[in-house]
Amino acid sequence: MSSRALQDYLKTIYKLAGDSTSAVSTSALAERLGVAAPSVSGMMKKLAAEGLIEHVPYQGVHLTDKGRRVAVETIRKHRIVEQFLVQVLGLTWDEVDAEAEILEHCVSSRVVNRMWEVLGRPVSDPHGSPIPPPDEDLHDARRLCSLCDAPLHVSLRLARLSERLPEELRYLAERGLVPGASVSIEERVPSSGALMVRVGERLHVLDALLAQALMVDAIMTDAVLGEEDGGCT
Amino acid sequence: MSSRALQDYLKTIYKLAGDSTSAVSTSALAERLGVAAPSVSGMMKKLAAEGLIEHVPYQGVHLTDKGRRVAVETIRKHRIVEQFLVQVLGLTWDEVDAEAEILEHCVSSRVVNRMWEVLGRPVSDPHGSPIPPPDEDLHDARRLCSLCDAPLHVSLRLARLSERLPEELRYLAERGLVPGASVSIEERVPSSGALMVRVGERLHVLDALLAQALMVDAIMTDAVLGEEDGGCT
DNA sequence: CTTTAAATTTAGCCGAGCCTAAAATGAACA
DNA sequence: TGTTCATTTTAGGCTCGGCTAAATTTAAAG
Repeated sequence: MSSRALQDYLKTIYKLAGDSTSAVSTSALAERLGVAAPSVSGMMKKLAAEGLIEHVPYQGVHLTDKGRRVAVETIRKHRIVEQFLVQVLGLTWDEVDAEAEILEHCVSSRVVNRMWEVLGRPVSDPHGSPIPPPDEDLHDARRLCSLCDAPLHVSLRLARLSERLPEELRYLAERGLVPGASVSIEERVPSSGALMVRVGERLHVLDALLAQALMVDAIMTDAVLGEEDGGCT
Repeated sequence: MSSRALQDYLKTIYKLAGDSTSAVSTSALAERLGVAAPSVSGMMKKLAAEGLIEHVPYQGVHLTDKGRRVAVETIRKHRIVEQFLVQVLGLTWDEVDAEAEILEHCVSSRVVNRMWEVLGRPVSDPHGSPIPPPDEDLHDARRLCSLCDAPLHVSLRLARLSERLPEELRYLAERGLVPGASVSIEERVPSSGALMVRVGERLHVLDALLAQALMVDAIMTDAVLGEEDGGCT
């Protein structure tokens, strides 16, 4: 019924679509999943036949409600497993994603919900991504904006980190750049978008690509945002 | 490399061989794994090619040291996961086997060893089966004997339970028949081998098949064992 | 020693999920 | 408008791990 591959496809469609209504392209899926484009075409036919997506040939796919439920449940499992591996088993922040990528497909709803209870019903995972209660959707209630779009010289609260390689996460964690941390941008290189940021007493450099992964609360940036021109390439 | 199917085959060969040196037959494997005999034949060829078993056509298979290591590691993961699900996540004793059957193939060594540490390095799982330290073998140091071979009117300590269906485990647990419990046999029906056993104040009936799954410490039964004629069919 | 029954293996097939190469489609541009 | 080029789909093939049906081997019984 709901195989590993199927869950991975739905999860990836969900993530690529974001909250937008735009269709997800075959090639984008192929790249994210690390498979060839024809493999995606084939799977699309299957997912459409099972009523999990709507597929307009040559135009891309949308999740149906049924498909979205599977995607959300899979992502929820991933996040709870990550939080559990960190909090209960003491694995490090940067190594749990690979484990969770596998376990999300094996852990039953019963087990994952027990994990969530044992953790005290956390609302976010180690990267700051939201964990909803069972059967609710995943949308982040917070208004977030990427660090590379944030204004200079303002104290910002780091809310969550988009998916990154373990090395990058370790780099960030070693410099105190974890969810909840306070940072401010000291300088922005106009062409590349590289940033110098302050975390406590220390200053660190982030290139634009890494900065894009750091999401901060948008609330206190609103006032200044009109004056900035975006910054990211 | 080490797929789900491969691990299941090796694990099952290990269990069917027991500590004996006897070969495991294709049909026995097919039955335990719930697949057709030709599927087993095919997989045997593959396992032999990978040096995990020795296969003498028409005569059955033996594990090699390499195959035994995979089997033992898989079984160890199963038992640690079971204990973890019971102790940490509060699942019930009878429902964890099915979960562990899946998770044993997904959980990394790193994760399972962290579970074992968090549990305080337990030496046995919820059914009383031994859990060795990492990379050691599984052999039960205790001398055990089945309840259906044990003498009458002697206090016996229940050491472990062989694998059973959840309903049977629930039946036993409800009557206090869990690892560590003290029992004595009040009566044995000669033909069928059915038993009446005392657990604390209560008396319960066990048929021979169920009694065979209950393993007790053999120490105190030795003296009397010569006088009995075995009992089990 | 032969016949028969049971166990095992071979042969050939299927679905899942991937691949490459080739054809079809759509979009952008001359 | 027509051409080109990137994207997508179709066609055909591969491995894994199952299956059934038929052949083979072993073992047991006459």
